[in-house]
Amino acid sequence: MIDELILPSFAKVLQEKGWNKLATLFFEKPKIASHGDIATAIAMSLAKPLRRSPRSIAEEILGSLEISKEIADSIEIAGSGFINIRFGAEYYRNAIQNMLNGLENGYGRNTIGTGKRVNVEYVSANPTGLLHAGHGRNTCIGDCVANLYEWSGYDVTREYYFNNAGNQMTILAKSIYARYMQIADSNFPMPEDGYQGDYIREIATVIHEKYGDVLKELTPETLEICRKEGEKWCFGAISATMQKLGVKHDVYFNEDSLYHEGKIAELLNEFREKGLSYEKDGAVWLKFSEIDAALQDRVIVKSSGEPTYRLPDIAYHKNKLDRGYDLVVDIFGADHIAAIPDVIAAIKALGLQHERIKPLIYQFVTLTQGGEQVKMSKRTGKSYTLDDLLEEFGVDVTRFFFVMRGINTPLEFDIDLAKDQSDKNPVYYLQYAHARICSLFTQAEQRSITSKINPGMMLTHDANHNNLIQILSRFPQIVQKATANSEPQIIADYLRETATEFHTFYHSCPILRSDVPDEIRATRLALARIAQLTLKNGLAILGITAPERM
RNA sequence: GCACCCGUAGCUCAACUGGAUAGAGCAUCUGACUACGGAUCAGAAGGUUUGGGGUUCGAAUCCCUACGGGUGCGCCA
Repeated sequence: MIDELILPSFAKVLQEKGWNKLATLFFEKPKIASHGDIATAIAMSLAKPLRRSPRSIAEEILGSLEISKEIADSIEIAGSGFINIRFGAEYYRNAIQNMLNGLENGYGRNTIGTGKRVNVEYVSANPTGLLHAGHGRNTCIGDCVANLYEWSGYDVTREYYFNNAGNQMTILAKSIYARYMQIADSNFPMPEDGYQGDYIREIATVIHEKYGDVLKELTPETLEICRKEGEKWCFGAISATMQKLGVKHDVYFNEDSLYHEGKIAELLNEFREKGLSYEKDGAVWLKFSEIDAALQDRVIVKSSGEPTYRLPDIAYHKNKLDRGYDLVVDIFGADHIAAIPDVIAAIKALGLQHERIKPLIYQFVTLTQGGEQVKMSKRTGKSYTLDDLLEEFGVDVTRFFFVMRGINTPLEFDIDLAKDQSDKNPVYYLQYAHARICSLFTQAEQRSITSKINPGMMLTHDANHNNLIQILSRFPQIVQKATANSEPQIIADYLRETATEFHTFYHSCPILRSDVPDEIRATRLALARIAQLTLKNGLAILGITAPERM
């Protein structure tokens, strides 16, 4: 963002010249400069529509600008038409003041989402097994995205779509039954495609302790008991894992309720009445190809009478829109990407606001150790579960590793690096900076250093502070940008830069030493306080603790 | 075969959505503690952005193409 002290002058010039529309375009995408403090390529953007050379436009803008020397130390044209601005002392004093004013309300918050409701659906794992590393990425991204919306002023609902119907649960029940029977007869066969994990045996043992041998007859009732016990056990395990991670959903939406409340039947009727569905081979098909030429017609009710997953998926998204959310966010792994266009097309055909649905697709997770990939599989069980990761590395490291890459980048979770408790581990770098600042204030208190953070005293401008001031004052915009892009990584990267700038500042700028003049000390303490809160708040968005000592 | 995601330093990743000399961390090398936490800091080196075309003032970014990798494409979810 072009700073608010400078923006009005720019806007005025551009308006006077009748370049408003182009000016708007420019202000939406300013540039942090490598030359000077901030730069703009607006003259280049204007060159084509105005059919003039960028340089002459830049000169014209510059000639009309009225910005005081104190705010902009220098404004220059460089290269083919970049305008470079170097901030002055007044700018920096003002920036510190603005940040101090913002500290009380939670520095970094913004209000772009005020009055809007957003539903973020994440985790949503079927209760057929334990959470694995892939779910870990889903969980951590979803939780951070929800946090980001909160920091941007939205009213956020965290939702878990609980799917305990369908084929997967039947396979689970059969797998449990087989393990139950194996307690007495080790040769009893497992079903094909059965779940292989050790937890199935545990569930079988639980059932055996509870019911003894009376379930040996394979009846629908027996399978139902296996299913219920399996669901209970698995969901208990999933809940425990989420609790360890500090993740708490507001709504568990049960797929069953769509059937019980007649939503599925209603939807089928609606499709039929609108001529969107037809029958063929005893099944009900939806005319996706008519809605969107790139899609194919798909079965929504099998010839057996059971719906395919598509139908409840559509009904569920319709339900979320009906609940009045301005934004409906789904966190999906890359393997679900094919299902999304269908849902959106169906929602569109129903005349609902499909543009409110925002799917976020994250790429897969691979675990590596010693440069080698570690295989993992829910089915085979012999693998890292999310619990394993939490136990081995702790919540902070695990959460950070899952959000430190762009969501569209396949994530390599380096077990050796996660395990490393030294300076190599990026989490500790951030936490150390925070702990160091806490220690600084403790020392100040112990030494009875009286300088308070008094804005009135901070009149001395010091070039050693500028980089830190600049990065700290960017935090609210960083939160906005991370929210707009749904990219927790932007926060993670920003915090690293912030920690670096603080450490640099800390090394070159003594604070508590007795020969530091009061007004300088007051300024530096203020900066340390702002840095402390910025780190703490940024870490909070990522769901990571900010320790006072390490 | 078709669709989607991708290919950037030795490794893992950025690049403000088309802007200046493509940036960080790790690894490598050189330095800094009788001062507030050395889990730190200062510096060096490392690149034909997979290859080849195109679009324009300007391309890692957009288009075409070749190659390489990942993921989908079911009356499974």
